[in-house]
Amino acid sequence: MITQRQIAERLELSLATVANILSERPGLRYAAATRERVLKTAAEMGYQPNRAAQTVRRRRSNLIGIVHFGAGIEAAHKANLALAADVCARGYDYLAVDMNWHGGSVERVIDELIQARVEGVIISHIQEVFQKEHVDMLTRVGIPVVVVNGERRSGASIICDDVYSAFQALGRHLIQLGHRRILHLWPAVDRLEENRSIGERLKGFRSAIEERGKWVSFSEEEFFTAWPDQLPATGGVMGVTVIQDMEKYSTLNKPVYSFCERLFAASPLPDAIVCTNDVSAIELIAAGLEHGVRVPADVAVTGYDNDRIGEYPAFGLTTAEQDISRICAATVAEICLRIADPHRPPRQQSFPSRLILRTSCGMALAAQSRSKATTTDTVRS
Amino acid sequence: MITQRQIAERLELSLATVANILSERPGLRYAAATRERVLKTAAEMGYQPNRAAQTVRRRRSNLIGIVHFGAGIEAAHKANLALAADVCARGYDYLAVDMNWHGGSVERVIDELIQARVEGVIISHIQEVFQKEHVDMLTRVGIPVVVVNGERRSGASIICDDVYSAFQALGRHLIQLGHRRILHLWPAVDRLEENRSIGERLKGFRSAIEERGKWVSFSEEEFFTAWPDQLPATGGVMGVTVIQDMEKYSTLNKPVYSFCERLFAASPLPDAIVCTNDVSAIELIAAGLEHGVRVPADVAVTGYDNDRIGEYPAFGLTTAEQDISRICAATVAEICLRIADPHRPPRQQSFPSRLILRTSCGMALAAQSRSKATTTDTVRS
DNA sequence: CTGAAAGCGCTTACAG
DNA sequence: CTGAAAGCGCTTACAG
Repeated sequence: MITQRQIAERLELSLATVANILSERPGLRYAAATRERVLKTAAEMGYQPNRAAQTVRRRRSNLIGIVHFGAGIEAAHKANLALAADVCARGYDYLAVDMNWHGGSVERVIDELIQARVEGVIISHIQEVFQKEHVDMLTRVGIPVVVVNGERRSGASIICDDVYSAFQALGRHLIQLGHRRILHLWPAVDRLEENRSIGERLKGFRSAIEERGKWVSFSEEEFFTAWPDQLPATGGVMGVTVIQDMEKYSTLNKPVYSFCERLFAASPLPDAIVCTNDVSAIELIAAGLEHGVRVPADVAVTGYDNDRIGEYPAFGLTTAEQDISRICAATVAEICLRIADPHRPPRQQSFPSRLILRTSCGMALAAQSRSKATTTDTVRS
Repeated sequence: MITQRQIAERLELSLATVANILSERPGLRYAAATRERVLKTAAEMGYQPNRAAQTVRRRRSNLIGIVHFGAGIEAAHKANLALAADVCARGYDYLAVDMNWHGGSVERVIDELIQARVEGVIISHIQEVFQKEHVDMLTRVGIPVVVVNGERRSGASIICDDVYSAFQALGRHLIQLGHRRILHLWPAVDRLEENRSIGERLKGFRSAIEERGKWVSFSEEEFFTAWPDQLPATGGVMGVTVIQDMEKYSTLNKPVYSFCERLFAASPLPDAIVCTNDVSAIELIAAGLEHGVRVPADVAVTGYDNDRIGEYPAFGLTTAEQDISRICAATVAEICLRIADPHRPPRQQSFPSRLILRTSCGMALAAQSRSKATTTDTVRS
């Protein structure tokens, strides 16, 4: 590997001259000829700066850490790309750390980030596992933390999608289309009270329901005991959140798929099912295809995230799309501000998502009778 | 940030003592008490080594670069996780670089890797874009390159799945089940002759067909002109590779989906369609759902990769699964050997994939008449 | 068993 | 306009 010293020796210049010219700091007055020679020779010799040496000497790495969870969810993947681009646009480099690649150990990841001397950390789309204590480990050594689409943590800024309003809008839309018995599948997680993105989904759904009817929640077992006869009587809208115990499901046992296998064997079906995201909604649709339950003819479905697979007309998934570019721009702006001013307090910001109405919600229902029996044959996806 | 010097001052020891104890090199004889004090104080003060300083002083980064393309394909994602784990198991750290995150610029990625002074580079699941010249840029500065599931490049080792045998086996299986007119959808890429993973798919399919019948290839336009009447006459097996011009399709215009929209409007349908991978096969199935073409009742389908979505009984995708753990272990072993011995020549190695037979290939057909008309009603997915 | 010293590749304030 | 020198945080051969 070529060093600045080697360039200096070759050109019989001092190391400082080479270093100054290569670093292109403004305000330096070197002879144009000297500049040319140095730049030309550096390129010829294939000089590449040694990042580690720069970091040691400058006492800053110019690195922003991006902690993410791989690309299981398309929207998260897109967001990560946008974050990386925005970080670079501001003159930083990034160190991307995939939690999966580290066996999911947060402590391990934090040590990596500190050892790399990152100047700030963006926590992208990570829920429970990233706790306040982890934020503290970073802030204690002067590394500010911004969470994007994750959980509120004291000491960390949070920038996120307004998932409450999105689920409220999805709920309202289903009601408006004439659906009356609406299920909401909800993945239970440990500390429910502090879980923003999952909690807000529930609150948004519930608020839409309670504008027009009654809302209850059940565990999976309770639900199958109560459904459909033991439900509280209501002439109008009835919303049921079914809390799925995620401890029961490994990732291989697709929880929504498993639930639907059981639900689709029972009768009657609910009018509509609100899923946590598009991946879950596709699980439901796959279960429906298998068991002859048609979406939306037999049951309407909504997702969240606007995954590509939902675009196929065969699925036609009604969903909502985050404003990824604004969210990511705000996130990177925030981490830069907090790097620049270590005493700047963390802030919160959220951005509305955009509804994407396709056929899975049973769009055509609106114009028709609200009685399921009479619409089944005419509504098609 | 805490430095070794600060620990030394706090304990009134020399910097060398602290450094030696923290580095835990074998063969050093320090008083147990001194060791304890140093370790305890380091932990208390929250000492974390400065990686950059270590890299500068040791003149090696202990880093292996992993260049990948995000996680669009599940199998590639799994492989990347396995690579990372294997790299760590051998005492290296890794620097993961997602080509997407760098806007797809190979040169930019290579500069990053060199500036980080990685000791070796693994190119994971990247096809055309990574060329011989890129391998040369790395080897010229002493960084060995191992390609995993990508293309053969002079100067780079290659470890890959035996995709030839897999497609041969898929083809044979379809023939054995009684399918006679078999389509193979093939994404055309620039330098066909040097593209291993796509080229071997074609060769494997073709060899299976030619064992029992006749093989031809068409562009998409030629195909729709010729299908079905202009095909060469053959009493038995007829294999057609349809070369899709990928320049025509952005990622948004799903190429297999678009092709199927057109194909499913024509008639008759082929007996079976061999897709490049599971993602393509799902595109086909989605088009089928939309246009009332049933898999496998109306047309059989195979994929490749064993994506999770193919597991749903509604899709029941027949596919093949790479031996990811062996491939990745061999890849990491190879890069370590080449780092240890810079003169070691690059080598090639491939591992067989495992067929996964589900329903989409029309399994039940084998026991029945080979006439499509009579089997349609009894075969179900 | 412990410490003084050199040096990795770079940056930067300062002298000439 | 150019160069000599100090020093970032660490490692390591060597002296005591």
